[in-house]
Amino acid sequence: MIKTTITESLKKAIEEIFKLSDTEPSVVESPNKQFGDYSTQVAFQLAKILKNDPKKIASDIKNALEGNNNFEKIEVVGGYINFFLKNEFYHKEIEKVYSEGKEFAKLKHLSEEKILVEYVSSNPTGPMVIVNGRAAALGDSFVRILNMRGYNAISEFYINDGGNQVFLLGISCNEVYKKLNGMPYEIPENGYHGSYIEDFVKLIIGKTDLSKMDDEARSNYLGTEGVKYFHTMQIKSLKNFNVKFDSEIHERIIREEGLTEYVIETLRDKNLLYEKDGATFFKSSDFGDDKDRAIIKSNGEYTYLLPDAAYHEDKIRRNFEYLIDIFGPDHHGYVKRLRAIFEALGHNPDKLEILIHQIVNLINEGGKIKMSKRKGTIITLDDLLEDVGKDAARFFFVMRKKNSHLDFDLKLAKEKSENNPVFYVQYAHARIASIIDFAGSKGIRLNGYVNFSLLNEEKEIELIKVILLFPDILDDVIRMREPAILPKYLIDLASTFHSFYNKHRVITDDKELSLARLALVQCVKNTIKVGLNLIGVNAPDKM
RNA sequence: GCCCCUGUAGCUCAGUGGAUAGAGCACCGGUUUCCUAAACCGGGUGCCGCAAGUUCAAUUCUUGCCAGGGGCACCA
Repeated sequence: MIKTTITESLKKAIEEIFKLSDTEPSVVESPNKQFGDYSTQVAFQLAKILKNDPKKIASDIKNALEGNNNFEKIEVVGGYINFFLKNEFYHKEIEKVYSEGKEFAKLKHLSEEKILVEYVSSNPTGPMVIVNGRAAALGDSFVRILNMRGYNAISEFYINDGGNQVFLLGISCNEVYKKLNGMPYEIPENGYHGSYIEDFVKLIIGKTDLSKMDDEARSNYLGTEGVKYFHTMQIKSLKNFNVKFDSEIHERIIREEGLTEYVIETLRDKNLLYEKDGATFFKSSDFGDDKDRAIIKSNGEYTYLLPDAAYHEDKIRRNFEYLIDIFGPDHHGYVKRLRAIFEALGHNPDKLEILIHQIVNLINEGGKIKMSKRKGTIITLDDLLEDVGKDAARFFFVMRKKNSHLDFDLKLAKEKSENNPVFYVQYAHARIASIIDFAGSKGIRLNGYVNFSLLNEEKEIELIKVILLFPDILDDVIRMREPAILPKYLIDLASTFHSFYNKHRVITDDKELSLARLALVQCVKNTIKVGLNLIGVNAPDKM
């Protein structure tokens, strides 16, 4: 919010002096205190356009801004312009933050554009695994932050319950059924081998008599029931992970509504399909894909792409104007063909954004834990939650940028120590709660006028600055599509608070000062709480 | 072979065109008659993987190479 204020002043000054209306001066926090609070190197950019010395340009801008009473002083060093803000400016700003409470970073109706964010969408053929947790944490946090900043975003889970996977699940379950009944059995190579299959079949056997069904009927039954069972299990895991979806869509329904046929007909009308070796291919290479892709196999079944195209068609028909898909790294090769078919259906490909996050390695005692879903050696999201807890898991999953390979250190996540950033941030919150309690016991309560102009200590001004950054941080998350920026900020905020706390007492004999400091830490507390909640982490009052 | 991601301090990572490249951990030392010591304060570290190019300015952008990880289906 401060940067915007300075940027606006700069733009006005530049327009007045140089008659340039389309410059976007970038304002940054000064790397060093000697360079003030904020700086801009706009003079370097203008030097080129104006063919003039950056130092001259910088001092012209400085002169034009001298009348602005937010600034204590403005310095020109080299071509840089450094802004030193008055404490009164910070006092005014923190007063606004304080009066708005937990809503201070909330924007209403910035954009009416309807955004749909799809993530996880794992096959309902087994439990949630670790990498799903990363997608879930990223997606859920991102949607919360979008809505916090005035965007109109909805989260959605797509259930692949219409295709070959269900069939394979049924066959696999049926073979396991035979195994449990002492009959000869053979689970197909590409089927499901995890021990969770056996758990499910045992459960069904306890409820339903499967013995009178033939293999086909039993497979179908187990496939259908299995999908329901595993989907319910997945949603429950996600709920324990503090992830909830605004909407769930079934592939089965998309197919029943005839949208797959619509896709085929539309592409055929546009002459974008052809037959080869008995299969039907979509000319995705016309839209930038490396090669054409099959959408109907030679046995008549659809490949994954076709119903998924239908699903994206459905999103548009439900009047979503901007689509974001969050995929795991194993789907990156799929991006081009999905965008291709989306465009072929007549939609603007710029309205479909696909974010890819990278893998998760579980690290324990310094070593990687290897997993394979096919072989059934998996660690589930439930296992992880039971081991390290929801808060640590949520924090760790968004702590790294989505493009980095996340090494999830199980030992660290469980540590209740300074090494563990989740505890560090939560501790700041609990500490403030405790201060507020203590103040109450001394009869000091926030319920009226607060004189913020008493806050002039270096640590106090620092803390105000960091609080004021919060809305900018949320906007950075959105602009960069990078939730990781938020946990990093919260660590900074907690650190700045702890530093302040150790230097200054909040509650002293000076009642007016105590109230001002109490209001300040109340703002910190609100910011931490709101920030943690945006990444699905609790902010306890006691630890 | 092709595609994607990554390479920054001993370790884990910030830093997506600007000033002297930053945190945390680890290591050493200090701080509690006082609101939570799960905290704070001080101490030093870098061929920013390598090499060219673009730029007034490159850790940041481009290209090539090297190293690690992941993916290349009529699976999803």
